[in-house]
Amino acid sequence: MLDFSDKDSGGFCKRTPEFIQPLRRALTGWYTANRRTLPWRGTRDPYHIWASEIMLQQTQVNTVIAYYERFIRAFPDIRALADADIQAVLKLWEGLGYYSRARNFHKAAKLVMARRGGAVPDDWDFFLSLPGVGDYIASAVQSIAFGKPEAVVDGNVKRVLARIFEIHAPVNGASSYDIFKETARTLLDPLDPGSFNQAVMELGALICRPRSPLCPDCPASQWCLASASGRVADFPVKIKKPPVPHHHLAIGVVEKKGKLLIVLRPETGLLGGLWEFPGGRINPDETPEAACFRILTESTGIHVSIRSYLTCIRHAYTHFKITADVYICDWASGRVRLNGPARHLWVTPDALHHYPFPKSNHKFMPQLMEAISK
DNA sequence: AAGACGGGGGT
DNA sequence: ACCCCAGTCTT
Repeated sequence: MLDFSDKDSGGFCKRTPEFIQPLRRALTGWYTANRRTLPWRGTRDPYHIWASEIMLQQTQVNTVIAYYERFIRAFPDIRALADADIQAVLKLWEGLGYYSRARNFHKAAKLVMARRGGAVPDDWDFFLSLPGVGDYIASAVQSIAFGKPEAVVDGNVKRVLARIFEIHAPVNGASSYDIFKETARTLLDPLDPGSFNQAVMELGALICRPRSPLCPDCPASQWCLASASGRVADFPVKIKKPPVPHHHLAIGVVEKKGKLLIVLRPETGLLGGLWEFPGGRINPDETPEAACFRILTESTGIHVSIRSYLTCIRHAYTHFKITADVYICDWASGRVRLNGPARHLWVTPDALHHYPFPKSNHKFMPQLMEAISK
């Protein structure tokens, strides 16, 4: 339980617990009147709520909506997801990012089928043990779907709490999670935990935004320490991360008798389970053309001749950026012997859309189709 | 405790 | 160009 006399517990010290009830009422009242209509609101299906929460990790609501609709249509219940091919699951996840979410959700569905006959667990320990279910997902699903008194802590909640209570702990510091969790637990409305959790997150998304928050419209402003002191812009406190490295890649689209060579990335790690055109880092003092030839030999065992330069694409990941030169090549000799990729396939250009590809590959796909058709 | 893990949207 | 997002897993 929170120590209300503790100076570091985030501002409760300056108040008595009496303010909590009116603050709760203000938040839930605001949520009832202002909440957005979203596809996963209004369903009571725990599996649908679970799916939405997974997609919403590190991903904004507007991005998720269309993916959610397609996913639920394809896999309306746990059994449908558990029975699906992982490639079908990844195809529906294509472009959403953080593909381990899809792989873990698929594994979790199989586990729930095997252990619970397809019923989403309403017991904390087993649900939390499932792949892809961490403290946030567990709290969100248990509170929203089952009414359990579990407080969620996500980016929105941390920002809202940091401002209301002037919490100095950095929101991206691993050691400060417990402070926000305890604060959220204390504030949580036990009468309707699911709605209260969503109220705080919705407030963070619509009013208590990262930049240019709408304090005059905020139902919590009269209890907000940062607003009172004019320091809303100083919260939340964040540790700055160093700039990310930039890599130069060469990618080779190899054609052989009208078919193109694609390779499957290993199941784990970056873009795991997605298909791509072979590529890799260009070494120092190496021309992109030489790198393209070398990379194809090393990773697929085949020899090629470079037919033409297609284009250059740039793409940013979370922890590095890439610039890639893309070449169209002709198979010259050799049988495919993979070193790195899990599988390979020769496919006709019109079949490419059946396979999940990373965004970086999609960036040159239209130009590729244009060039190949000539 | 720190780093890996995508991609889009806002400023 | 930089920041942020309904975080989790691995080391």
